Amino acid sequence: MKKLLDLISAEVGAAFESCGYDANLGRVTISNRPDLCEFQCNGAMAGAKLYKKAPFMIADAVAAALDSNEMFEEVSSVKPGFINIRLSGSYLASYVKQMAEAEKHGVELPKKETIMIDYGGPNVAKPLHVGHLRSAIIGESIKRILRYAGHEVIGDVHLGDWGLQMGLIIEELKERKPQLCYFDESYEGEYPKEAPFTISELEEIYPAASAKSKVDEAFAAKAHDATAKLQQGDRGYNAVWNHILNVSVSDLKKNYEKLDVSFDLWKKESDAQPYIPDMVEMLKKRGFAYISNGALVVDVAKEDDTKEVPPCIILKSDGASLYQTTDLATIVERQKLFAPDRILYVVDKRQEMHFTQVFRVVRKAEIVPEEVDLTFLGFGTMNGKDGKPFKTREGGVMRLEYLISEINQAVYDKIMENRSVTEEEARETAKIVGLSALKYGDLSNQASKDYVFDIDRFTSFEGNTGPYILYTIVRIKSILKKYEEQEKKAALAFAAPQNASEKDLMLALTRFQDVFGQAEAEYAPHKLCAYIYDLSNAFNKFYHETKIMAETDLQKQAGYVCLISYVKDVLETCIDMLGFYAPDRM
RNA sequence: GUGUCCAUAGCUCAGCUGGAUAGAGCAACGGCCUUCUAAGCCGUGGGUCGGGGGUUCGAAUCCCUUUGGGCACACCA
Repeated sequence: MKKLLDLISAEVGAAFESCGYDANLGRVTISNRPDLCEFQCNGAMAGAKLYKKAPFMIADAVAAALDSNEMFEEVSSVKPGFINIRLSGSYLASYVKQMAEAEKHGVELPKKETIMIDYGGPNVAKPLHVGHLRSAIIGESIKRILRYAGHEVIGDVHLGDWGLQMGLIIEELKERKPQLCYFDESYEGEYPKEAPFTISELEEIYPAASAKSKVDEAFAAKAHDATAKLQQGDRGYNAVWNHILNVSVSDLKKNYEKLDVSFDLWKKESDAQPYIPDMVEMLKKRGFAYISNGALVVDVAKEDDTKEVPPCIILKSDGASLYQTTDLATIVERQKLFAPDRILYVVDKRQEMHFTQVFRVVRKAEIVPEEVDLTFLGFGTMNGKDGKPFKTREGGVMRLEYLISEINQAVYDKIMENRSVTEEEARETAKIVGLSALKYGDLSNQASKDYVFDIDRFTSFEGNTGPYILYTIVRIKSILKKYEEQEKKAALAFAAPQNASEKDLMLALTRFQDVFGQAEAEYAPHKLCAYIYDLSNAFNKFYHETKIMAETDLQKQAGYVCLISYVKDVLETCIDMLGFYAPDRM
């Protein structure tokens, strides 16, 4: 169905036209002076120059032409040339009713596309820490938003399992446990099924190896060799790599589950390996790739670049592939398996240069058809209160598990101090509310900006937070439950609003389609957050002024119930797109 | 150094296809629970929108410049 703003604009535009002006001047926006009006049109001022007339004369004429229009309660022209509009209550009620009856609250669905989301995956063998939070949370939300818009969305975690980090781990393991059969080149038997390490050992090995490689050149060289050997298919190394993968993945799945984040594909860099030789051959054959300083590279600089874009390295001097190689080969694979219309990378913004290079190679070598959209959606860093990258109090990276349990505990304490519920229920509710605090705290910020992650603030639950939104929904649920207990039923009985707060609430509802459209087009979950915060505020104000259960006029009461029930629907639709949900009580 | 992003209330952030008095939350202060969950509602105070130019009837928003930050700049991911 058409957006309310478009419907109003059409009426106002027609009025402009009937007065002899361009209909496009009739574009209406939401008022930025809610004390004066609900909608405004500034077209008279834009038209003043065009028609060499005083703006207020144009505004007066247009307002007069709209005077008897039933859509509006009031249209007035003000000072320099603003046209101020108030919508008729009954028109508003009928519009909201249509929304409620429509599929997906009346959003107009775009053409269906197949869209792949790449979460720029975590590296296996590194603990899942707060740095991985944003990709998961933002990516999950965008996935849900795009699905709501009717697209086929395929999310790929895309684990990092093929680069130097694997060589580092293998080499470190070899130094620690040289007796293992994986390192015995003459070994020909079956390798054990049990991994020779646990997840916690693994998580300790990588940082140690990484640190060592920075001071110990011989060790670093060996790690590079191990990486190349692994990629060339060394049997023992591949067996170790398999163990690392298995141990890591089961741990990752557990963690992502806690976040209510899921992936359709658990692909990894190594899955692109089979596509690498042919791709490299093609790049060479067609003359794009050449040897420079021992490495195989593709030039990707353009004449109109404002800065130097270095050549994209395809193969290192030792023949090993790297991040660029696997990302390119992954695109080859995706094109073959899924032929997506878009590939969206939800990755740390510091990787922008990498993706610029990769995308240029893709375009140059026409790895995907021209129409396929490749978008880099870089997100900012999660900082601590000091404005520096988030660390634990001791200065280390904070494990995701620890962060989640800290938040849940804070929520739990809050529930226990305020309410008399069983411990068990409080624990359950704390998980749900904690998740909303965590996700909303992240998503309510623009993805591209750095943001300050402050546990104390997120768990204080006042103001613009996830728990506030949930609390609003819980309040509505509570009323609806009471209403049902009285065995009453409210049909879609939207009535014209009786007072200002009720009208504001209905007006807030009508913004949904527009907000959703923006969030979808711009990959901007934070717009959804801002919207549900406004909607919740509008509801809470209405709630405070209107005692619904005490209303004796049953028809009126049914109208209220119908309205708040729909507010709940819209709020729940939105939080679902943000990746969390509301409990029944809190 | 080159490029790029950012700078809005004490703090954390919205607002940016130019519009009427720049908005929230937190923090501070003051009201509102015998009535649907006070994790709420209402109110008060708090801003040269980093500085300086320009375009415009009109600039936080567009352009230029300057200062201060973040980040990235070929064999890491």
